[in-house]
Amino acid sequence: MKGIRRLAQELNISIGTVSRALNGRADVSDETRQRVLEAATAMGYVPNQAGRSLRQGSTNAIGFMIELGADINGNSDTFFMGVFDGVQSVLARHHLDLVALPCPTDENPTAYLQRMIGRRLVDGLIISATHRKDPRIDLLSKARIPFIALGRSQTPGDYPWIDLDFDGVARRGIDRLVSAGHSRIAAAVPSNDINLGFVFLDGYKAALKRHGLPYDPSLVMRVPSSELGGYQLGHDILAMENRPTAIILNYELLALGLYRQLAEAGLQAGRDLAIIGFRENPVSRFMSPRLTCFRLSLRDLGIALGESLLASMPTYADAYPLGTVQRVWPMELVPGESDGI
Amino acid sequence: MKGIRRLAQELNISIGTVSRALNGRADVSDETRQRVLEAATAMGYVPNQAGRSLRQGSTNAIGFMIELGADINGNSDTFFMGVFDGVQSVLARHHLDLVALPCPTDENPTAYLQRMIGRRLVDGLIISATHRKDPRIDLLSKARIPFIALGRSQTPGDYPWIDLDFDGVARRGIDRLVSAGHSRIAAAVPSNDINLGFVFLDGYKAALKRHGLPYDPSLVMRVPSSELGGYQLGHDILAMENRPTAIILNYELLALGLYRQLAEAGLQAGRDLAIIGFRENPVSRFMSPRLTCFRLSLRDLGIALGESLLASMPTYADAYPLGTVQRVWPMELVPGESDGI
DNA sequence: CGCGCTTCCGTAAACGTTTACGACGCTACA
DNA sequence: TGTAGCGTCGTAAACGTTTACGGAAGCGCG
Repeated sequence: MKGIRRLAQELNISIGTVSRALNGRADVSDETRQRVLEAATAMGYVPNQAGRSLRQGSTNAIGFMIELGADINGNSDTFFMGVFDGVQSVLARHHLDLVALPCPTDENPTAYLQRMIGRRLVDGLIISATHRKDPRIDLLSKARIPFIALGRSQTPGDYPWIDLDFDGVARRGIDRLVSAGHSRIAAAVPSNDINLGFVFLDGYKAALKRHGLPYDPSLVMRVPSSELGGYQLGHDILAMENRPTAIILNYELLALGLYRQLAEAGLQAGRDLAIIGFRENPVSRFMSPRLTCFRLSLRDLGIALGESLLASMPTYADAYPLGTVQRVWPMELVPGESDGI
Repeated sequence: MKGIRRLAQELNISIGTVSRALNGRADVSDETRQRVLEAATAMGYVPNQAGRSLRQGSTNAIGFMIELGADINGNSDTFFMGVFDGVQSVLARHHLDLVALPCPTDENPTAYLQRMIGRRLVDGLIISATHRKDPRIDLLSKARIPFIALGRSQTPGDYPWIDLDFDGVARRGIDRLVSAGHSRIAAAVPSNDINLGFVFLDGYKAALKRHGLPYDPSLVMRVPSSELGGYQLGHDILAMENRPTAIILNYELLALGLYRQLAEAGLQAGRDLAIIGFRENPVSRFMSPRLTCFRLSLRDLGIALGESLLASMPTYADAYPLGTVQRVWPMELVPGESDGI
C-alpha cells in the first residue's frame, strides 16, 4: 500500500477525504483536516506528481528554456541564476515549481521546445534569447501553452514579453558620449540574428539622428557575444584607418576582451577609447578602469516575468490582472571610468 | 478523443498495438509499426509524460540540482552551461531529458530536494556544491534514488561522486611556487562549509609538509567565493604585517577582486604577489596579467557525470559497467603571467 | 488430421491522484 | 413530525499510458 491510500488506511478514512483535506477543500471538518495534515508530515507523504498531472491535466511546474552555448545566448549563467530566483519567489506563492530546460547546443531550439511541449512537462514556459523571427512563438501560440518571452521578437502576434531596454541603453549611451564631445561613436552588435541586436541598433541610429550626427555603417561592429568577441572587436577597431573615439557595447562581457586588446596595444579605456558597457555584473565591477554600464535587478526582473506569466494563465489570472504584458525593462546608468567622463 | 486513442482509431487498430509499435516492442509486424510511426509523426503525436510516468513508475528525466546564489556555490558564469551540455549528450542516447532544478536562495536545499524527490519529478539526480556533511546524500540514499554528486563530502557511504582535483591543484600550485623560490605561500579557501575547501586545504598542508615548509594557519585566508571575496582577500593580505609572497586560490573569480585590490595599492600580480588561480574560464583568459590557472573540459565532465549516473541506474547499468564511480577529475595547468614564473 | 509453435494483435488491469455525485446524520424551522 | 438545508464523508470514474495475458491465425510436421 503506497501513497495516499496508505495515509487513508492509517487514518481510517477514505482517500477522497484525504485528498480534499490536503488540497484545502471546504467540505472537510477542521478536525479531520488537522489529523490528515499531521499524518502526512509525519509519514513524509508528498503527492505523486504523475498521478496529479494525469488527473488534472496540469503539472504544477513552469519551464524556463535556456540555450546552452555562451555566444549564442548573450547571457551568462549568473544572469539566469538571478532571474530564476525572482521567478521562483513568485511561483512559490502558488505551489508551482520552476524547472530549467537547457536546450543542447546540437539540437534545434524549436524542435527541443516542441518535444518539451509534447511531453506536457510544464504548464507554462519562459523562453529567452529570442531571435529576430522566432518560430517558438508561433509554436507556443498554436499549442495554446501560456508563455512569456524574455526578449522581443519581430514575429507578429499579441504575446507577452519583457525585454531589457536596449533602445534606451543605446540612446542614453550616445547622449552621454555626445555631451562629452564625441562625434565618432561605434556600436557593437551581435553577429547572429538575435533580436536584441536590432533593437539596439535602432536606438543607436535614432540617437545619432537626434544629435544631428551622420550614420556611418562602418562603425557598426558585428562580433560574437563573448569575451573572445570583445577581443576581436578591439582588433577590428585598431585596424580601422579612421578610428572611432567612443563605442557602446550591447553585451556584458565584450568589455573584457576589448580591454585586453587595448592593453596589448598600450592603450587604455577611458583615455584612448571611451567605452560604455552593457549590464553591470560582478566582473564589470572589478575591471580597471571601472566600466560605465547599466544596472538592473535580476530578481525583480524574474518577479516580473513570473507574475506576467501567471497573468496569462487562466488559473492564476485573477491574482494578476495585468493583461498581456509587453514591457521594456528599465536599466539605470552606473558611471565608471571607462568612458573618461 | 485524444492521445494514443485517437491514433489507434485513425489506424483502426487497438491502442495496445500502437503503444507497442511506438515503444519498439518485438511483437508487432513491421508493416503495422511502419503505419503507426508514420501516423504518429503526421499527427504530431507525443506520448503524455504523466500517463507514462504513472504507469511505469519512471519519468524519463534526470534532474540537476543547482543552488542559486553565487557565493554559496563556488561555481559561476558558464560552468553549469558547459556541464549540462555534456550530460545531455549522454542522456539523449537513452531518450532521457535533463531538467535543471534551481533551489531558491531562501529555501533549505535539503527540504527542496525532498520536495523534488517526493514529487517524483525525475528518475535520477545530480547534485552539486556538496557540503562537508551533506544531508542530501543520506536523503537520496534512503529514498533509493539513483544519484551522483558533483563534489565529494565527508558524509560516509558508498555513493558515486566526481570531484574536481582540488587536492592536486593545491599540490601542483605549491610545487610550482616553491620551485620558483617562494616559501611563504598563502591559500584562499571558502568561508562556508562547502567540502571542496577542506580538500583543498588538506592538499595545501600536505604539499607544504613534503617541501619541509611550516604550516602557518595565519596564511589560510577564508573569504566568500565571489569577486567581492577576492577583493576582501586582497585587503586582508595587504593588512598583514608579514605578507606572503604568493597565494593559491580555489575559486575561479577570486583573482578578479584580488587584482583590483592590488591595483589600487599600486601593486601587480606576478611582480608583487605571485597568484595561481583555479579554473580557467572566459574571464581569466582576458585578465592582465594573464592568470595562471587550471583547465578542464566541462563537456567531458558532464559526459562522465551522465555516464556514471546511468551506471547506477538498474535500467541502464548494463550499458555502462562502471560500478559506483568515485573519481577525481584531473585539471591541467595552463601557465600565465600572474605567478611571475 | 491433430498438435505445437510462432507471430501478431486485442482486452483489460494497473499506476496515484482528483473530483462529481450521492449518502448520511444532524439541526432548524414550519 | 416532516422536511429542507448544511456539513461531512465515501464511492467510483476518469486522466493516458504500458503491459501481462490470452486468443486467433498461420505454419510445419508427425
